Amino acid sequence: MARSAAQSAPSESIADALLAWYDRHHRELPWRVTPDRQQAGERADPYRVWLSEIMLQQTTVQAVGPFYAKFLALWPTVADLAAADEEDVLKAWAGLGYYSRARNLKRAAEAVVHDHGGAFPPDAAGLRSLPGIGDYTAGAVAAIAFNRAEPVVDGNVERVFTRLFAIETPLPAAKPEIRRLVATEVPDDRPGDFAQATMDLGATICTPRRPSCILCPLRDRCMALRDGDPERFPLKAAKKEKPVRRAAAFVAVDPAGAILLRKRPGTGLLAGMSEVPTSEFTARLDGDTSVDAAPFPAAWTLAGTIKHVFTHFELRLDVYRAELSERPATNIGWWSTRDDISGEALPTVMKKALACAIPDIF
DNA sequence: TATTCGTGGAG
DNA sequence: TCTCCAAGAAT
Repeated sequence: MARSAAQSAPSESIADALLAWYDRHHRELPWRVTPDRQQAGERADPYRVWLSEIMLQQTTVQAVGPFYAKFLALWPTVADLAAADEEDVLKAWAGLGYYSRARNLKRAAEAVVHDHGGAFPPDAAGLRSLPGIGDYTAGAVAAIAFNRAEPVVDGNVERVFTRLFAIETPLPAAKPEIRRLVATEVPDDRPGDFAQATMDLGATICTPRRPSCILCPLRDRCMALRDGDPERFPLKAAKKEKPVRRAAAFVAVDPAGAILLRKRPGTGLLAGMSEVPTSEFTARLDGDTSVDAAPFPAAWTLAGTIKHVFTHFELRLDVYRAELSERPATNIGWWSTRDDISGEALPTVMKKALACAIPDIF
């Protein structure tokens, strides 16, 4: 196998090398129209591209899979999603995390239908104005769904380019420099495939640990590899430690086995999601862990303590349970039956709390 | 610029 | 058990 061009100055562009690799080694993903299918005339559906990109924000392909399938089955078009109840969208999103994405998803769908005639804006600037779409997602949808030559920079691309150019500036300060470099390499021909190729390379070859440089189509021009330690990139600012927060959760069970739930506030942690009554456990405040924080007097017994790790703090939640002989006079929420409980908009931490109090509930 | 937003898998 | 971190956005 002959080396192409000189090792120090390959004549083939980065884009050409990446696209040739992508044609052979791309991943098969449910929302992706692969090069062969594009060749046959198939085009990416902006709704599906957008939906997948929102779900994939800070979320693994594996985790997104079943949620993407469920959303597409429930709401096949952006008009269907715009017409949906927000509560149903939150229920379908429950477990995927970063719940503001779900509410912005609904708002963006409404904007597309009511402000853009039912079609997604076909350029990055227009897309960027929709709720939940930032620089990355605007570029990704513009490039993949509308063939626009936009730079698309996610965590994979940051890793690939900081290694390729041995960028010593730590993240996030290096972002503008990375974006400039990527913009220089974006081809007018296949900008969507170029973006997906760079991300696939980062996900399968140029991995955070133990990258498979021997298989990399860019190995001859990677400055980090030339220097001998590609794994050193990207440099990152030191992260701060997670504080521990404590709170108490109260699982009230009525004679029929129904559970008292309530809806969380519309802003902040787990905004708009459902929960069992719980003392405060925001990032700023340690909650009351005693039975004094109960929503009403009852024979509360401590069922156990669960640990749950959020992005910026760890929560230790004391879970209390009470078997009630009759429903108390409270209007803080609603009573969810054993049949309904699985379909509620319960974040994972609340499902853990319920499972702690009632091991066979799910 | 720094912080606030979840969750689960890999090593 | 612990650390990292995954197709980031909003404030």
